[in-house]
Amino acid sequence: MSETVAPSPSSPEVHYDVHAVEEKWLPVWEELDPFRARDEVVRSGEREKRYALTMFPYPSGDLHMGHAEVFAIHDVISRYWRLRGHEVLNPMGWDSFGLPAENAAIRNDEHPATYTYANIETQYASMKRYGVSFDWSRRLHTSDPEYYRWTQWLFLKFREQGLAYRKNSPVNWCPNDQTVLANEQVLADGTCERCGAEVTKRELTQWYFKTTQYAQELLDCLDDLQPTWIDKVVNAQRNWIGRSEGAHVSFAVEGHEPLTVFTTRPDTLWGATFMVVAADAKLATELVSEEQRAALEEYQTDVRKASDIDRLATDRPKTGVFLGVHATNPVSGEQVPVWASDYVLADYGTGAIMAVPAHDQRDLDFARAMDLPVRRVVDTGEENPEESGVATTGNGAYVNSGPLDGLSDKVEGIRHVIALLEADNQGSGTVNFRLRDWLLSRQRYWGAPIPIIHCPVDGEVPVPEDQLPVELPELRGADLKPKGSSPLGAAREWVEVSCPTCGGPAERDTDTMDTFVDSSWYFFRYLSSHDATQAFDPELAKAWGPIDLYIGGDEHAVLHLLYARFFTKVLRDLGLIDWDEPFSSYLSQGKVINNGRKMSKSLGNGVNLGEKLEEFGVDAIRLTLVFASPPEDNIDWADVSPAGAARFLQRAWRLSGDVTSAAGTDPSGGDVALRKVTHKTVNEAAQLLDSYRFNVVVARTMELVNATRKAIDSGAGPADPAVREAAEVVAILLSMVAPYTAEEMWERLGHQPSVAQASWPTVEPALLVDEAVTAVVQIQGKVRGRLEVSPDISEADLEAAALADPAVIKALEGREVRKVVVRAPKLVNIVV
RNA sequence: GCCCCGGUAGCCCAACGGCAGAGGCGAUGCUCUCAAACAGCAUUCAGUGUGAGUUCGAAUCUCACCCGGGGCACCA
Repeated sequence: MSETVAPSPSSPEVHYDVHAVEEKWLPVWEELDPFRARDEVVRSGEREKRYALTMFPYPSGDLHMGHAEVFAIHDVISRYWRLRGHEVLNPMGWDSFGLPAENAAIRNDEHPATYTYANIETQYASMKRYGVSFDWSRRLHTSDPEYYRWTQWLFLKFREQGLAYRKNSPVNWCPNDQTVLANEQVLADGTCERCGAEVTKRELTQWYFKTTQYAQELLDCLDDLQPTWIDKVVNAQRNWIGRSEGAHVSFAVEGHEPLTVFTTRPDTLWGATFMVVAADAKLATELVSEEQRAALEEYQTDVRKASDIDRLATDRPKTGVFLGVHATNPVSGEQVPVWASDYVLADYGTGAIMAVPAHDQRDLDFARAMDLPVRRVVDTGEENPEESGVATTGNGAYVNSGPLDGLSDKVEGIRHVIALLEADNQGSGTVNFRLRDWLLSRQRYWGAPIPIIHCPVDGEVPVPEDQLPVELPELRGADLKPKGSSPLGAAREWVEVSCPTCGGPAERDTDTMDTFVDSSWYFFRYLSSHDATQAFDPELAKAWGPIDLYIGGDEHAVLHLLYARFFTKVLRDLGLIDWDEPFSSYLSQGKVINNGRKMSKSLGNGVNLGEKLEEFGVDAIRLTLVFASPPEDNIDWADVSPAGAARFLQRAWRLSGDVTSAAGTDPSGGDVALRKVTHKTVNEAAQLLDSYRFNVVVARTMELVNATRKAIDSGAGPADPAVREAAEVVAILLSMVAPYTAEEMWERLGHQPSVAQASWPTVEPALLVDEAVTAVVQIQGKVRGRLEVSPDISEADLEAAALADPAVIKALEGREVRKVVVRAPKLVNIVV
């Protein structure tokens, strides 16, 4: 029971009991079921579709303040669209595969499903009480065999297209979780994004999705998304994809294949005084001379000892070893030594570079450390890098550069050299991406098994589609302990199968898929949650897609959002959908923090959602979170006032009890001043909602409540039809944020439930126009007077009126008017 | 180092290039009360991070810098 809003026994009409109201309306909504999305209504074109989506949660414990915020924001937009007469698809489900359940299972000696599905039920009950307008008939869980059957099916489709493949390479390994990680799951400081352990490297054969095949398109489409996506997410994705233009250049090496490098500065080719290959790349081992082999191996041992964290320090001294071979510069014929170093990365470009110390700081540092020559080929007018130790990267006159001498523009120089190389077949212009292929194998249990059988005769054999899903074997407790290889390997009776092709003995793949695979396509499954014959119905995808608004946390700015975009493009190329991007607009909600800090157990500053709901009620918490700030900003719990929100809701509710006119009363004869406020509020609210400025909508609603209160107490009076009209608009506006209070108001105003089935109020344009507006008269841009004028006054009349205003005349005394700027009907600026 | 976003009252936040303040929180005073809580009424506080520029006019556009947040980073 709330202390702040408890019903006062002496004045029962002043308060309502928030919890009693919650109990009252939940079963009514259950009965009316107003939120079910109707496929047929959209397919027939009867109503325009809207697909509202919020990132589905991982079922760890109960909902917290962050969920409360995102659901509150999400519900405003989906309820708004419904009021506007759209057919709204608003589904919810659970991203229910993943490590926490597995770790809990080991701890408690149980099956991961126990933890998972118990938490799902807890969260489900909380979401219901929270009053979010989800269409529960489409509910899904990614850990259900009916779901992961189609995850596996998609994997096989990807593989058929050559987009899923296996390769052996050094991969990120989390020693704590005992599994490999995608690049995206390793933080910038070299630690695991899940558990914080320092990530190491391992050489393993793993499954990959060929995300790089779509790198250019993933980048290009960002231009179209820019206006409707939040800037920082677009920026993060651009950086992550990391396109750079340059050239491949081949250097001949005696007794070997030519050494090809990627460079963004082919125009500095004449300044290449040595080559460097990545010390940990196969290339280094292949190239090294017999005399230098021992030295290289010693160096490689040293490099392996250095952790990723050491390697990330960009200012540490350069190290390396000479490989005992030389390469031939394709344009000058010059012989340059080939070195190995750990400052060159094995998995970017070709794993080898041409070093131009005069014009690249890293190469210069290396040249100085190893006493290698520095040759300036671009004279930028700055000090010679050989003396200064500072590489120059700007434009300048080319020197010592053969055909480039005489040029002085970088773009032109690069174009010239590429043409030269292409003519001689010694290189070509190319584009390189920072984005790598997506490593999807995981050596853990609680995920979708990779539907491949390894046969000694037939190699990798896909599990036939009619045998999907490949269900997880029953493992629990200690069976799941991380041991460096997949726990599935221990389930021998599950692993050992006969080959679908030859019938001979074979083994299942024992890895499971990264859970990001599950969440890359769930928004398609919502269209056909219960379809046992296909992943989703392409006709429904056509009808409902793409998603009109996606809301989520920006911790997924690169991971999930990029993967989901990749999946969408592949599904398009498979012919299953006909659009290119899954999310027409994207909004990332801020975090809920407390006292300037992230809420955490260790800081002891957590705010418990359940307690706050108990104390203030669902509506007040929703209102608090929507009103606190623009949706993308962080909310500091210390700055908000749920008690203030509760107070406002009570004040709004009281309006509905004060109205004395009958439901259905024609408002046209009502108080014009109040009617204008009402209609302007509706008009502006629509614009604000269309641009997701929910906090301002709440402020406008508060203004309308204040104006209505004033009209009742000291204006038109409670019987005026305008008061009823205003109170009804308040109920409808509030229904998006505070559905319980709004429902209660709607009923007290004499309407049938539910207010969720009401329509957006019609704005009368005549009421948006004022009879008189205040025109401001400025002198030199400073306000010197005000005039009440008609809104359609002519510029000439307004100018005359302004110059005739006594205050203006006084202010202008003794000064010469040089110019008058008139912006009817709002402003006159007199320049003297 | 490169790339994005932001900086408005004590606080959270509004403001088509045109009156800096819509709303809320807080504080203060008053009303109600035996008193308090609740509620109601009223008052309070900035010239928009800094410096230039464009303009009749800049919180708003441009540039530079400062501060804060985020992304990328030995990526050639």
